[in-house]
Amino acid sequence: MQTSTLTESFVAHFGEMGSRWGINRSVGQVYALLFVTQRPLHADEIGDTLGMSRSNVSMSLKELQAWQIVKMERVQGDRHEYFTTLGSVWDIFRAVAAERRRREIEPTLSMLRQALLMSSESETDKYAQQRMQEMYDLAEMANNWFDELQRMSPDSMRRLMSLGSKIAKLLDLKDRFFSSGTPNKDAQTALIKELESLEDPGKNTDN
Amino acid sequence: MQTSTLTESFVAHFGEMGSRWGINRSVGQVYALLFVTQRPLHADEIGDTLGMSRSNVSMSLKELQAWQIVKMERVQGDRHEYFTTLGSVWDIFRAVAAERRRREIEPTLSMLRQALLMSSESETDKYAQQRMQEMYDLAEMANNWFDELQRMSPDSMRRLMSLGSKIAKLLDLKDRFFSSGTPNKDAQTALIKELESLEDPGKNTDN
DNA sequence: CTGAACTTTCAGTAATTTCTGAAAGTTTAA
DNA sequence: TTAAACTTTCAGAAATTACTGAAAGTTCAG
Repeated sequence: MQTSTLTESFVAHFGEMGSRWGINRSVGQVYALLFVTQRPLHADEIGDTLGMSRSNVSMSLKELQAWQIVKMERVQGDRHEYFTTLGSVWDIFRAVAAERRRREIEPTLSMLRQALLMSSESETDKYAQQRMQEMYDLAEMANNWFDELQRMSPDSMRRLMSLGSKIAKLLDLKDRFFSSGTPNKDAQTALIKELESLEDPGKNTDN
Repeated sequence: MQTSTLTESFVAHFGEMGSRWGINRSVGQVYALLFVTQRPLHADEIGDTLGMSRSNVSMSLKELQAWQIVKMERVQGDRHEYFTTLGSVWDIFRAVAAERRRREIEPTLSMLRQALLMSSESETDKYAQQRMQEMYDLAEMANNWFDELQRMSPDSMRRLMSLGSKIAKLLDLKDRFFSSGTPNKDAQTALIKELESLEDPGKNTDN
């Protein structure tokens, strides 16, 4: 397959970044190529275009399918298996988040759970367990948060993302609203106003 | 330095996980040891305890200091440099998030910016650029979001994390409240009620 | 200032991860 | 049912990354 300079630099970058993202170069390149190519490609085309061995392409596609960000389709009267990227960038974001949770958080959670069950005699061990408990709380929270992310619709996700610092502001206002015994009219007005401006519609003109 | 089985298994796990977290084994182990040890340690103690070379310890500490999750302190009349982990797990979370943004998002953003400036002649290139634009929007949003995280106090962060799915619920209610021309009393009551229960105080008994 | 006591650097080596090509396995049009 | 046309597996080669030890650099008590 012919590729333009544009596509080539995108693919190359994804390959290099792969290592930082915890995926390997080949997998990154295959994904990048599929991502910017409109029609489905079969393994030979991919290997040919990227200059990598057939078996490496096969392995990479398998990995990407496991991540559920690439899907296979068959064409009647053609023995090739064709591949495309799956869904919108939001679906991809979600899939990647899920995989990272599985690989990066869950194993640590179960290790910490086990460590916290051990009995600690010495002062040293008591301190160590206390620190592990802190880390456990953090990890568990991150885990739950990923879990929520999983369940959200792409739309909710986009909106949540775009909220940013406004959430903190809202929490602040909420505190002031409810802390002062009887909620007063002014606090309520401020709160409602803040809610109204939550997503700052002035910004959303082209997405 | 003597270490218990508890500490040893924690350190070992961090070493193994390191690779998945994009940090190397040695760095992970050094961090883990400092994390669960109450008093500051110097490089020799660390190398001795973990059975790694002096130079490897030095490199690892340098890396951890660059991440700003370990700090050095000096003791009067002692030429050793002593090291401890920095702050609470929330500070660590923030530092790690900052580093990941720098390494994992920013380079991609600048590559995409450049790619999007290239002129696209063919249909193929036009499609590729359209896809890159989608990815750019996502990456930029993630970037901004990390940025906000950076600015938040540990307390706000903890609260935001514990909100989880309630945010989505709140956005829903907000829509219903403002969409219906004149906000009605019922919608307002529901909204206020949801706000009130945002952090489910029943759960927050011991943190 | 000095030099003992530390830390850092870096070139070479070891360990790990990635990639390939040959062989085995699978699928499907005829 | 067959065999052509594909995909997958896996052992070993290549590439990358991590680690060490010796040497150079730095710091600070005396």
